[in-house]
Order: sequence, then structure tokens, then C-alpha cells
Amino acid sequence: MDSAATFLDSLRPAGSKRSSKRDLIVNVFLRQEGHLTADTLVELIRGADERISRATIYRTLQWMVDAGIARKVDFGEGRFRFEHSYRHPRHFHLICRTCNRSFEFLSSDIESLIEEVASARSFAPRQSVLQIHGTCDACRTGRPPLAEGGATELLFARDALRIAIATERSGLDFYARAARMTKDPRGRRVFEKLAEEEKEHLGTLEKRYRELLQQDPQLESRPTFLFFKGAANGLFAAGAEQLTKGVNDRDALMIGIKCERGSHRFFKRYGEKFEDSEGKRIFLEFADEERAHLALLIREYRALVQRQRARSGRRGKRQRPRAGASRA
Amino acid sequence: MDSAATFLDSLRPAGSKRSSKRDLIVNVFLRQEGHLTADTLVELIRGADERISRATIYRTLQWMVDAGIARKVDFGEGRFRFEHSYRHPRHFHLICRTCNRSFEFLSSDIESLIEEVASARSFAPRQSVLQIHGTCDACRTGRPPLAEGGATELLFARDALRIAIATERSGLDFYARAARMTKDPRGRRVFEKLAEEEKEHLGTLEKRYRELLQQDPQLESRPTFLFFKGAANGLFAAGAEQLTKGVNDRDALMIGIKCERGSHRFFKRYGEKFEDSEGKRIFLEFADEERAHLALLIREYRALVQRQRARSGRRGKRQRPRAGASRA
DNA sequence: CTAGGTGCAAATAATTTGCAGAGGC
DNA sequence: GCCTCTGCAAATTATTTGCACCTAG
Repeated sequence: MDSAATFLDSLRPAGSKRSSKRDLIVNVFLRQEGHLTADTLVELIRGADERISRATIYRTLQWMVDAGIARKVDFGEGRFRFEHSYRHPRHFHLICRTCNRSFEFLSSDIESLIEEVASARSFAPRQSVLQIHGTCDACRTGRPPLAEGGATELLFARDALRIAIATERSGLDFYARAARMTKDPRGRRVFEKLAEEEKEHLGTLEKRYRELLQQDPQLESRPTFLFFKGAANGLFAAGAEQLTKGVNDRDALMIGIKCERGSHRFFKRYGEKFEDSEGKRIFLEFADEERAHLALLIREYRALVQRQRARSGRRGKRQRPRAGASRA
Repeated sequence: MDSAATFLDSLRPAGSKRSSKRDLIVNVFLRQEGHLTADTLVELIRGADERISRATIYRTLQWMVDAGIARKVDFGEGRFRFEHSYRHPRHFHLICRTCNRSFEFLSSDIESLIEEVASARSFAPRQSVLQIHGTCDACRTGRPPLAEGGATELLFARDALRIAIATERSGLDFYARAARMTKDPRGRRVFEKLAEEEKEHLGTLEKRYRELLQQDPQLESRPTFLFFKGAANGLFAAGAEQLTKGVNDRDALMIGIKCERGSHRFFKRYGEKFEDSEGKRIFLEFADEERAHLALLIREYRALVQRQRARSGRRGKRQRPRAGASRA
């Protein structure tokens, strides 16, 4: 929470004055977890033994929304609720109609489909609202409300790390296998190097994951926050399957390039989508690493083609790198 | 629209009196296309030179919602809108923040993902709201508002038929190919028969599609309403691909069973999800047809296994039908 | 005749606004 | 001192309710 203050300072719009009341409201608001109504906030402030007008609460909430600290959400109850957005990515909601609690989740898969639909209708989407209304587990079965309190930031970081780790594992597997089956010694060394790097990076990620777990002992048992099918087995799993006996050195490089490119794109795109948070950082760092690997693979691919062309004397079948290999 | 009156009669809750005012409101409401606010409806009724109280409008709208004629939707504007639900399946919305119009769509793919998320959280979903807010094509580019007026019922029926036709085509292709490669004459005849049936059904569906097109000359050019990736190439496309040279008669039957089962499940499940409409009927009829085919294939599979077992004398390798074939 | 249905006006409920005074810079 | 923030009360907006009257069955 130390950097939160700095963050807040940076958000204060020009020409606004520091005011004890507003600071109080903002602080009380940020300390809360769920989705507050304006009224709840009034009660909270009154509880902190301060007289405050409803109007001020409303004005401050609007100010926070404009400043990007808060988001206004509508669960169809006839009034708005507010959630803070500091290190808290935009998300979808499960809303229990019995206990009125709401649970958050993200789904990269659903987001992709939404983008496809919008694009099919030439609609420029700015923001999507997805709410699943129904009955939560606790309300349907007996009464095990199951220790709440998952700060979304931690869950997001946890799931981002899990995806990164799964991808790293499948990448390691892929490169190790590719190294084993590559005949050209130089190419083999490249794959070995990449496998080595993946292994090292994997270690870093796993360490980070363990550190994360220490911030909340129950973190692992909390429900999934970020749904993303693609990476369940790692983004290199499909590539690894393609590495069968019939594959030559060049094909192997090409498959690697495709995997790295897909992986880099996913992590970059997804990382950019989020506001500042540990999860975002994980995604972007990962994207950078993949970009470096990609560059290395492409360089090697070109070199290999060059050597093959030279070796096959002038006027071999003059195979060109397939489409895609030449784009950076 | 003829059966709409009967439908309405059937919906009148017990103990309600026929009243000219209410009938008027209901009729005016059902004649509209989009998502009306209570106020718009008041203006419409006043325009039809009748004095009416806002309270009556509100009461009647609530009555319609209770009777299942209307749905209350919230686009976060601070007031509700109402859409009729007669032959108009629940759907998702694209909402233009510039012109405030909204466009409807369905996505089987998104619905599946929603179910998965809910189930992963042991949440019992009752209803989902998905809204994509942004800017529509007309508002972003110049001004080609592109002849509106797609009655959703027609669009739904059109897309249901398209999916059914694609599936039928891929089924025909699958059975024709299977017949060609089946050695056992009796099995071959079964596939030929199924291919024949698919072809006939395909004809029926195509005729129905042409008839539908006559109800709205622009129907084909209207945007997609029902998104469903799985059936873009037909639900048998994957099966047809598996029919390579290495496949024996039994495998072919088994692949067919899997395709029919998947197809039957999809159409049944999806058909049941919707309220009365042409699209619903198409889905359910189709599901029935697939069920019959499925039964035929299973019968044939069992017979084949029996004959093989008999032929291989006592104590062949005693292959059992693989899991799945014995469940009806 | 009697349970609904309807209009009118008043009540709610959430949120916004006008205005005069308080307070930070 | 100026300009913003704040409280209070009044205004606004969408919707609901109380109540007396009306009308179909």
C-alpha cells in the first residue's frame, strides 16, 4: 500500500485542492474490498465519526471515477455501486441474487469472442459488461461462506503467473525435444540455449509464485480469477506435438517461431490491456522475453536458409523462407 | 402475427379482466421493434389519441413482464427499457453510446464459456447480461444507417437454418465418404441410406431457407445474429477429416456415432434454451432427426461387433465396443 | 355487485444542483 | 483574496403507491 499514496498524488487532477474531507472519503473508499453503494460509504464515513453530506460523497465518487480511481458499476438494482480500480483490472461479475454479493472473474476467451462479434458488426467496442446473475455456492448449499478476502490483485498475479509458468514449461519441453531431434549442430545449440533460458526463466517464475503464496496462505485454494483455455497446457504444447520424426531442422525452427510469436502476441496484448498491477508486469516482462527468443529464432532460421542455399550450389530449388519468417 | 393473438390470450393471468386500455398498451408495445422506455410508450399511446396515465403504463409493463410478454432491460442509463419477448429469444446487446441504439446478438460460444465459468465457481446461473458498449458503424463512419428492421425472429430462424444446413452438408459429405470406404456391404448400405436421408433433409432445409428469404428480401445481407463457431463448417467436418485410409468399418461407424451424438446434443440443448420461435422449432426437429440417425448407427455398430465376434470363432481377442457405444 | 383496472396526485429513492459560507494556497 | 470544497436544502428523474372512481364479468 506504500506506493498507493504516490499513485493517488499522481492522479490528482490539476487545479484541485487537497481537502481533508475528500482525502478521508478516498481513503475509506480504497480501504474497502467489494462494490459499495454511495449510501454504504456515507455510513462508513459517519461511523468514522465525521459529519458529512451525501452530496459530498456523490461529488467525490464522481471525482474518483473521473480520476480513474473508481469505477461505477450497475447491477440493475436501481442504484449504482462503486469499486476501486487501483491495481484492479476491469473484470466480469457473478452476482448472487440471494445474498447480493458479487464475485469477480476475467476470461480472455470471452473477451476474444466479444471482440470477434463486435468486429463482425463493425462496432467499435469501448467497454463490455458481463454479469452472470444466479445463486452462489454458499446460498445454494448450506452455509460455508468460505473465507473471502481475496484481494483481486493477488488472484490476478497468481493466475498470470500460472499461465506464464505453464507456457514456460511447455516451451522448455518444446526446445528440449527440438534440440534432441535437430541434426545441424549449430541449430541444435540454439535450441539448447533456448531450453536453458526457458529453464532459468521457469525457475524465476516459480520463485515468484512461491513468494506470492506467502502473501496469502490460502491463495492457492482460492477460485480461478483469470480464465484462459489457450494456456492451460502452455502455448507451446501444440508446437511440441508437431515435432514428430518427419520434421527437419528448418521445420523445427519454423514451428518454434510460430509458437514464440503466438505467445509473445498473447502476453503483450493481454498485458497492455490491464492497468498497473503485478499481473500486468508479469505479462509484459514475459512478452519481452518471448520477443528476444523470437528474434533469436528468426536470425537462426535465416542463417540456416542461407547456409543451405550456399551448400546446394547456385541454382538449387531456391526455397524462400515461408511467409511470416521475414516479418519482425 | 395471426397466432400472436392466441398466444396473448393464453398468457392472460387468471383473474385478470380484459381492458381496452391494457389491450391498447400491449398492442402498441408489441408492434414496436426496439427497446422502449416507459416514457416512449406513453408518447406512443398519447399519439394514438388516447389519454393515459403514466402509472397505468408502468403497471401494464410490469404485468407484461410477469406474464412473460416483455423483458425489462437495463442499459445503465438510469432508467429501464423494455423489449418484447414473443418469439424473441434472450440475447446479448451491442449498445451505441452515440446514437443510443442497440443491436442484438446471440453467441453459443460465449454462452458455453459462461457456463464453464459458473460451474468452475459452483455458481448456479439463472440469467446472463452481456453488453458491449461502444460506437456503432453508422456513427463512426459517415451516415449509412443501413436499413434496419430485422425482426429478430427471422434472423434467428435464418441463422438456425444456416447452421443446420452446414451440419447437414458436412453430414452428407461424411456419410458419402464413409460409404465409399466401407468394405462390409451391409455397413455400406447403412451409410448410403444415411447419406440419402441427409441429402433429402438437406433439400427440405434449403427449401425452408428459400421460403424464409421471401419474407424479407434483404434477409441474407443482414448481419449475423447467432454466432456459433462450432458449426461454421458443420458438426461433421471434424469426423469427415478422420476418415482416412487407415480407418476400418468399425472405426467409421464409431466416428459417425460421435458426430451424431455431438450434433444431437448441440441442437437439443440449444433448441430447448429458446422460447417458442421458428428457430427453436428448426433446432428441435433437427435434433430429432439426428437422434434417429444415432440410433440406427448404434444398432449397426452392435450388429457389426456381433458378427465380427462370431466370425473370429470362440476366443478371438474379444474386442469390446469402446466406451460410449453402449450408452443410448 | 365486486374484483380488478385506471387516473390523479402524492410518495419514494437515488442522485444532482444552487447557493452561501468555510477553508486551502 | 481567490477559487475550490462543503453542507444544506431544494430540484430532478424514474418509478411506485394511496385512494377514489370506473367497468367488465
